[in-house]
Amino acid sequence: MIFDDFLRHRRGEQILPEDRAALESSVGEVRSLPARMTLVRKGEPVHFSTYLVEGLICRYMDDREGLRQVVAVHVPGDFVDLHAYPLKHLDHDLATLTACKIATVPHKNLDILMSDRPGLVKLLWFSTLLDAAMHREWIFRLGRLDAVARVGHFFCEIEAKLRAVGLSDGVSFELAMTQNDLGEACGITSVHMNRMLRMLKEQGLLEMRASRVQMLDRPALARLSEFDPSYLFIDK
Amino acid sequence: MIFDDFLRHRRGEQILPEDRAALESSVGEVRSLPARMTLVRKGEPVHFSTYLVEGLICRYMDDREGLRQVVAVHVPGDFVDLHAYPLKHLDHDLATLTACKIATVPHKNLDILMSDRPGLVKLLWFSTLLDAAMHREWIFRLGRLDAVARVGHFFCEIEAKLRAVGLSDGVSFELAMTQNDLGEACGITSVHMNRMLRMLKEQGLLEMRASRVQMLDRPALARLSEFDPSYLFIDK
DNA sequence: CGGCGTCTTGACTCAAGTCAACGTGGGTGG
DNA sequence: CCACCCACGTTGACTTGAGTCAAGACGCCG
Repeated sequence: MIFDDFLRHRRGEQILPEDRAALESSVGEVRSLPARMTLVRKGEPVHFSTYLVEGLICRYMDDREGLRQVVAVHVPGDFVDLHAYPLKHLDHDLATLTACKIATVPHKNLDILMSDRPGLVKLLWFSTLLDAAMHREWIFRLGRLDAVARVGHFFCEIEAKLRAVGLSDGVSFELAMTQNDLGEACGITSVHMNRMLRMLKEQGLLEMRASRVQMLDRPALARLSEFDPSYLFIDK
Repeated sequence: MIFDDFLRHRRGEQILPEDRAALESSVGEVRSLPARMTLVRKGEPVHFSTYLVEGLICRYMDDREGLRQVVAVHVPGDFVDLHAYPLKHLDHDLATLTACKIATVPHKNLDILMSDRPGLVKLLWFSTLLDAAMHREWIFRLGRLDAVARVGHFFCEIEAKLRAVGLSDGVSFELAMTQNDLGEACGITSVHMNRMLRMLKEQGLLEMRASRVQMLDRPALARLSEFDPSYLFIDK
């Protein structure tokens, strides 16, 4: 089923089977999208929210010169822009990084869901608050960590998220992001990202080759980057 | 009334008088707190949420060496840690900056509110999403702006928030934060914050003297710092 | 009056950005 | 099938914005 990975392995309220079924029935359409495609642009009114089934989606903001700051990277199982439902529009852009499979959920279906299944509301709310918790961790990362630690922290976070939905075995995983993408997420240039990746490899912590990441020493990487996964609310 | 400033001048659903009354009646106690007092510590279970009536509260995270990253500064009218209601605990610390008056709202009262007044839920959800939108803007600020622009951006944001609740006339306002506090919010050292404030004063953009901020040229400051208030969802 | 937290300023250091050149590999079209 | 192309990755040399360290000034409170 489409929502099988939604909040999978996340602490918080359990999802009742009826609630999950209600979610399934609220899906408008399921679509495949190519890589590097803009889904929603800042400010335009949106009438549906996007649930990510396969692939990677990022949210970003551009500065005056068009330089991009990625504010979130989403993995399968994420309700990407659920916050657009109460907010009515986004304050940033949304684009695919890789080819994706998404399910769109019209907001009018969510209205029905809200009145039919009040228990589900707190769950959806919870899901948007996880995003906010990740935002805070990104603020910390950019504000307090140096470049190596930022990169390590980013990889630790994305690995933990992928592992929760079965897309990482704890050591190695697919991540089709360029060094430029990674830099835009970590607030450093692609040139410096390259240097940091080399440094991590030389220290035997992490290796990335052609979209495949090997975490050679996850505990050491977490230590280096002051990564504590509790903010992700993942079980166990 | 206590909740008069809640979501004041914010776009989004209007608050029904009955809903506001329900909020009022859910207040547990109203308390006065001294400056520089920790309210909630990371990870500890919380059974109530804090609404700020008077004063300034900040949320922050410490790095390994105890250096602090402020992730949010709250002004009167903010439901400071409403997200602790679905999340059950905080992923960061909460402390007063100045002496404060707060209203605590026990989560069990919110449970009652949730079932009695379903319309209010979306409003509370909306309020936590505003925080998330601000988080994203902070990520952008730290990731893409240089030190002067970060400082300018921070002042623009806080001025807009204070103005929405009548605590700024658009030019001058009280802000009892030290240069060290400001630095912790903008991800720079207090020494550099001092230099940036001097620079802003020399350029005739902003002046800060003993807790009072004068925005000498708000439009120019907003231009310099790429500040666009739309993410705050403030009317007009 | 003394003391402490805050602010201010200068001199020096260093992490990250910039610029520029070159390598490399997968995809496309002649 | 090969040649070219282009996006991506890699590396070095140089520049610069912000951190660090240190000393002194200011101002408020006990």
